[in-house]
Amino acid sequence: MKPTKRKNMQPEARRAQLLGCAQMLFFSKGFEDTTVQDVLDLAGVSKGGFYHHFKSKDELLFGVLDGMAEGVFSHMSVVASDETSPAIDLLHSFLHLRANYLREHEYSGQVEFFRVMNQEKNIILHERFKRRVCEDAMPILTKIIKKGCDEGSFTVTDAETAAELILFVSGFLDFALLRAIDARGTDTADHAAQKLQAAIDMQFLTVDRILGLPDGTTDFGWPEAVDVTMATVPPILPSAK
Amino acid sequence: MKPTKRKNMQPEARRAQLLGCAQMLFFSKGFEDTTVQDVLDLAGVSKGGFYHHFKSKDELLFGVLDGMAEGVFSHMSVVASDETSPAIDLLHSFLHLRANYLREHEYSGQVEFFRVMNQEKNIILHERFKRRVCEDAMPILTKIIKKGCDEGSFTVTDAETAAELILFVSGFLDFALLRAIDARGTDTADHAAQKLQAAIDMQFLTVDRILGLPDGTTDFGWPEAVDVTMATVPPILPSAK
DNA sequence: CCTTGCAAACCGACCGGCGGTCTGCAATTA
DNA sequence: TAATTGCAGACCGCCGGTCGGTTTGCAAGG
Repeated sequence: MKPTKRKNMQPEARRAQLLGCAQMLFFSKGFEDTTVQDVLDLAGVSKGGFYHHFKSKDELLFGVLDGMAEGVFSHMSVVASDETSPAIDLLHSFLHLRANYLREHEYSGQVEFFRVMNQEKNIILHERFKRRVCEDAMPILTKIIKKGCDEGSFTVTDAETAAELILFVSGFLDFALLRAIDARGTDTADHAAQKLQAAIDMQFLTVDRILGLPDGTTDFGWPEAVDVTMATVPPILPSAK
Repeated sequence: MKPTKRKNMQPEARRAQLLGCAQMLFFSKGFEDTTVQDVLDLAGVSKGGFYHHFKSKDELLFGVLDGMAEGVFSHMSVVASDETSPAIDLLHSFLHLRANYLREHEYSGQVEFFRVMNQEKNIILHERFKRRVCEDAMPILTKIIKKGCDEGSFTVTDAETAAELILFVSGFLDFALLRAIDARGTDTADHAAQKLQAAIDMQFLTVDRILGLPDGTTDFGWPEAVDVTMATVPPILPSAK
């Protein structure tokens, strides 16, 4: 048995390749259920090669997270750099980022993303991702809120805490969204859609009230989001193990 | 080498013993870092003995969670069974459960509990515990909110969603509490205490507003909680690994 | 243009330890 | 005594991670 043919690559290229493979596997099988060997096989690299570039499986996860966070952050930074618009507009832009992101990319892929992220086995992946995004978003949202307070349109005692709470509350939607996605095609679909709409309404109402804005000021920015979500054909994949 | 002296016990007693040992270890070392062998050593039982009572390590975790949830739930059920008091009083009782629980039990132990629960390595334990408590609390809080709507004191479109959101928002306090605890004794303690107070205020303000109550209706039910928290001598344990 | 030298990329056998299984025995009960 | 049940501990497969050695690409010297 002669040794496997070998292909040296630039470190960055290898790293990127491994991160790509890892991301695919993490999203499909989950972090814990993905073996380092799985990544190795998919990338066609040996264990030694892998550990030359990453010092642990955890570092691989953080690498993947960094990549995703960067994507999210690039969208946010556009909002952050706008100094002229009134705070209320910036807030709208900020809150609509997610909806815009979902619409821009093909939505069905994002649905899969949510489903996988919210599985029991992916708690770690999900939690770390949320934390990462929250950390990145905090300063930007804080800045917006402070601006709003200065302009007199927001009424908030502690901008930082308010920002934190709003970001925290954003997680509420994920939860409802997941259940709605899981209910698609079943006989509870209608009920789930109503619950999703209620969650969306209540979340944004809460944001309004946290900031001392009139009810109905903020919204998801994508009125037909629920219909679109529920309409998407459910890709029934019986959990490949 | 003669076999280890052996002590048969009643199944329930063994189970309880193993659960007790597991709980101790999970809270000190975290779920993932606790080996089944660790539990065996502490309980003085063999692997075969263990797997005679539990079919997996996960079942052990759920067992521990059940025990804790039962403790929490027993407090809640008292509130739930009260049919006569007005909803606003029930809401107060419900929201004060946590504060009461902290005060009744020696507080320093609870501090440790929070610290451990919120460590990176305990994400799974924490998340599952929150989910469990939330599931148990949902119907009770929903019932209270519906009662409040019937009485005309609450203004809420969807009681279930409101209950879910309130329970969700309750998690915000954990986060702030943890940081305050970690800051005790350091030079950022004052700032952390202020932030904790701000988080508490904002959380309950948010609850008021979700339910359509006048600002300041709900509170933590333990005004000096922040002072007590910050005053407790920090038990500096340099993270036994 | 061909050595030669060397650092970096890579291989894969190997390790300790994990969760979990299994066979058999000892304690208990009938 | 026979049957049941609580339990011991050797064992298994697998996983994350290590390590000594090999290959590759490239630049300097002839």
